[in-house]
Amino acid sequence: MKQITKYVIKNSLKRIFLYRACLVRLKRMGVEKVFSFTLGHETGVSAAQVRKDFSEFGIKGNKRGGYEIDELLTIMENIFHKNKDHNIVLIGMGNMGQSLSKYSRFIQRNMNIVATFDIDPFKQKMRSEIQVYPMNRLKEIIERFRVKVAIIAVTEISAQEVADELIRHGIMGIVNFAPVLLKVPQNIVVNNVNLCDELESVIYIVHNNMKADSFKNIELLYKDMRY
Amino acid sequence: MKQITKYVIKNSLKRIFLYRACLVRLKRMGVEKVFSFTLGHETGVSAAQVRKDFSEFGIKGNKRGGYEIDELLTIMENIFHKNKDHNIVLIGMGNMGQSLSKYSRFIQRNMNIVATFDIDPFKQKMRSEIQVYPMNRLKEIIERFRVKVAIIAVTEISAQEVADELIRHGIMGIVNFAPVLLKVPQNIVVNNVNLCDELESVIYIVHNNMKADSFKNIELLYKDMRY
DNA sequence: CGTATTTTGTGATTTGTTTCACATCAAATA
DNA sequence: TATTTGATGTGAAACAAATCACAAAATACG
Repeated sequence: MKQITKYVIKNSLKRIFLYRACLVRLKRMGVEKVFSFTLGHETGVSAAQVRKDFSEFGIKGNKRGGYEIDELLTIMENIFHKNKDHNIVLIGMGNMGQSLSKYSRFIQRNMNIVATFDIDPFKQKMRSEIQVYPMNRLKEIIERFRVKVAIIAVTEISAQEVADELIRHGIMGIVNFAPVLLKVPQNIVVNNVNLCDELESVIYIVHNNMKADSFKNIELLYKDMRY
Repeated sequence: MKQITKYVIKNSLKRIFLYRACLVRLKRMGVEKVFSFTLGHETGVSAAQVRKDFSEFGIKGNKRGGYEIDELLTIMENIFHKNKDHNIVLIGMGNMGQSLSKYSRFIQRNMNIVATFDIDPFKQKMRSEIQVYPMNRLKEIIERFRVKVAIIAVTEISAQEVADELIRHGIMGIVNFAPVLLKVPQNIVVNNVNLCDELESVIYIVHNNMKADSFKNIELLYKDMRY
């Protein structure tokens, strides 16, 4: 059954990413051990939360000794299957697609965009580090590189169609930059990234803070008047 | 006090964005009224959740009659201050920055990138729809356009420094694409967008689902053996 | 070697979020 | 106009996530 599946990415998983980034930084600085307190402090998380998260992912430390950074990173690599490479395809070589295809951090983290696709033959001729293929070669490439995850960066209108085709050819996970909720079978993972919403929510909070601030002032004033 | 502030963007707010996008679509299709059930169904949310969210944002419908789409959209515009334009600055005209500067959806939603900045004089000469300024003109531009929100798309190394400067000149909210946790005063809103993490979390879930699936098969097998 | 100290790991508790269930109201109908 | 119908709005209940608090373990130190 096709439907809007909600693979909510758990906060604990997001925090694990935070921890990892922080650990990498600490390691570069020459630090070898951390306590839950330190790691929490650096990532804006309570020490207990760090330990609970670790416990959820089956990570054990040393009583009194804290956690060995190298050891932690190795465990995390295993959790995230960083020992193997991950082949990705990217559909849509418009503005955002092109930028994503050049995004070097993906490679640094063993995620390789092995091929990009576009319906526009002009974009296919474009000189780009990664080959741009026409859509009819999707199946072939996905199979050849055993691709399981795709990035959709096409327009709102064609996103659903592209998703359907990807899934037909064996894609199991999608990062979707198009502002539509994709209808997919239950077992397919979809992560929607909506840049407008990200920006807009900041604007919203900033505005409301400013309003809240003015209320705060009124309250303060009131207190001053009473005492 | 500077610290890692956690302005967690509430799920209810994210859902309001979902509802709005859906309402816009329904409106385009000629629909005039929705029930919480319909809207929920289209966005993958329960009807009760829709009503609770609306209640949180002070949105009232008509008993029995559901919600007038036009009315809803007007209320949401007010909530998100869509009556006014919002001026944004963008720092860092590398790969991601350039792409964001051309991202047309921002404009469609009344969010205008009024100026972009880069340290690199070469990028400043680059032909681009939006003027690229050197960093020393930040203060001037922020003040002239009364900018309150900024996008950071610089490297990991300079992100904190840039954030400090932005805040010094009156920026109250930041969407941060650099993979660092910015340390900012309490009242500053930061929304981190980490594209690697978005992709990586999908890979993680896909992998674990596949593992879970194989377990499921074992379970099924077991059942078959028993009955 | 025993005691003090410090940090983990995890039940118990609190806090927050989602769902349930139903009173309430507005429209439709007779 | 009275009655039925059907959707909202919201306390109460169930569920989920985060914090607290402390036993257990490992190290340091006398």
